[in-house]
Amino acid sequence: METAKHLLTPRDLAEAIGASESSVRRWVDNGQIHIARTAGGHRRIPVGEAVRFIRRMGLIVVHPEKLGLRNWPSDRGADIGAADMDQPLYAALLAGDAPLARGLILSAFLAGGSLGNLLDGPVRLSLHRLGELWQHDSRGILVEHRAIEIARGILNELQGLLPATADGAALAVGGAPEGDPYVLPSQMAGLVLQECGYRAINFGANTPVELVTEWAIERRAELLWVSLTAPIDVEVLRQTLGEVAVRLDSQGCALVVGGRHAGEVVDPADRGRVHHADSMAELARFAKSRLAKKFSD
Amino acid sequence: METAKHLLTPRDLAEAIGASESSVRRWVDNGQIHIARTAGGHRRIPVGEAVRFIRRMGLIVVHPEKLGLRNWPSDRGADIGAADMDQPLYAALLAGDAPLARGLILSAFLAGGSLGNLLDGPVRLSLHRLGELWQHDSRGILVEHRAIEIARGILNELQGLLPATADGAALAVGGAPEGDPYVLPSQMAGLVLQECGYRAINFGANTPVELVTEWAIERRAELLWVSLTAPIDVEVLRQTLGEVAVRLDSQGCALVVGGRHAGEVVDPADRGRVHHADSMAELARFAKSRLAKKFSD
DNA sequence: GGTCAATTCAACCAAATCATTCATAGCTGC
DNA sequence: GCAGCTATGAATGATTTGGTTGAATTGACC
Repeated sequence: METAKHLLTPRDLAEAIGASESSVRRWVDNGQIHIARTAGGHRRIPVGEAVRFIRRMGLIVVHPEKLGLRNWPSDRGADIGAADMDQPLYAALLAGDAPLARGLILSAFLAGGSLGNLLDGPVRLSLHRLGELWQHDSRGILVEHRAIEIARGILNELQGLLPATADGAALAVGGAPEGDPYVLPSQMAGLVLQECGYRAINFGANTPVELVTEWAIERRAELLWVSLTAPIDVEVLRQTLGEVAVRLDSQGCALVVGGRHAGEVVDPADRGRVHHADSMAELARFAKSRLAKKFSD
Repeated sequence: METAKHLLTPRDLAEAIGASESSVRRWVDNGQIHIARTAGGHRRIPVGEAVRFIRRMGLIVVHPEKLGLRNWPSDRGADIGAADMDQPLYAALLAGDAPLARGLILSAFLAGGSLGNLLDGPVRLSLHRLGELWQHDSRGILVEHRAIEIARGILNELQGLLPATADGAALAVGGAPEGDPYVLPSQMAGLVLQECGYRAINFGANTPVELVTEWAIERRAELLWVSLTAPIDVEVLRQTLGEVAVRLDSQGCALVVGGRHAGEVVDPADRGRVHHADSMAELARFAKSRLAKKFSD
């Protein structure tokens, strides 16, 4: 686990903005970037100074994660705290203002909070509120659909900002079960798992769990997620999950169920084989611990 | 492995299109290409901007690899025309090779053909073939789902590469009707209409036509598309379309129905009010003629 | 506290890019 | 044809960039 960094090395900044270490060093020595030094004379760049420099020069951040801004306690410095963002994001999605919503989410991603917190917080809250609009006005359905399309695009863009997964990375597969048409939660799960270092394959909505299970076993996947949002037949799914959990467990593949109705479909008898994640942050935690365990073996 | 370049130097772009560095510099300084700068003042060109410029100017890309878009072995001829592309694209989507599929589609887009031909040709053919896999093997469903997710991401990227729509652009709204879960065709339609100069709002799959109609009339939309892929109740939809067509027609909003089952749901009695597009190219043709007529008024 | 691999240091150099100028080629209107 | 205009490509010396060198520092581990 990478600890939150308040100070960047010249290399960190160089990689983040797609420049060379030499250039960053020169800019520092020119006085364009104000830095601190270690006792031995190594340059250390405060994140705030890095952000200021990037903004002043209008530079493009190619690898945001190198700035180490994520996993921050969203206290200060960050332009937009995730905590204050749900209202503006909700408004943007409500109005169908895609560029604004994109700016809000990408800023938050660049400026701070972990991906899990971002998705669990403003994004989830906004979409949840939008999802209830149709109860008051049938046209709320349209607003919700439009918001989902916008969010899908932004999540897709976020994926491009994540570091590329290594070739030998662990495989994670998943989707929403048959009868569940919601695409976003599963896409989010894939995103989070990719951030954790998995090679994630998202099969999207309405995908039979048994098929994904077969696929996971064949391809030696190490994690299978099931994203459950629609109120589908609980009894059937519970039994299905119990059955596939046994097969997956014997192959060393973890089964994680998440989503609005996840709690109802996990049979207490299957605890230990069927894991349950209430949020994206929890999914990330589980996934990371699973990877760590694999490494220690 | 070289990481994908997000920023090009003037020389990169110059070599890619077979021009001189001087020209690229001049185009940048003229404002024809929008760029970023390094701290020292060197020009850095985002790939998206390069793609937009190349298409806008109708330039020929001599060395696509300089743009970092060709990550597949270029054993075949330098130019893969849209006509020869369906086989490689099908193979890429079948294998779940997202970067390869992306490279193929973006290269074809870069080559300058109309978006309609690209979508009607290789993309549609590949997805159609993939959609029939499940008849031989139930796991074909997974392959299809995965391919759809990949294609969605690429289409999303394509949208970002289209020139921004003008502020006062005509509005077009649409989606797939209630009961039709297919998201891609509607997304493609939105993309094509945006290319034609419309401000397109895609409500996605499973969206009641009556609601979209109300929305279109309220917002003074000039075009409403209905993308019909799933074999849903023809009788009901035909009647619905007939009814909304009258209302839309009185407001000067065109109604276009497209997709696999479009022919069946257009009542001959409604001809003239319910337009029918067999392909994306045809949709583009209709949309453009509609815009032209508006201008001549 | 000590060891050791990885990182960063300062200094240097080759290559690339900068802004500017100038020459050439193509086109238009007379 | 020819003068005028524009676009392009090729030079110029100055500046910026990115890579390399051996030495020093750092951070993690024992």
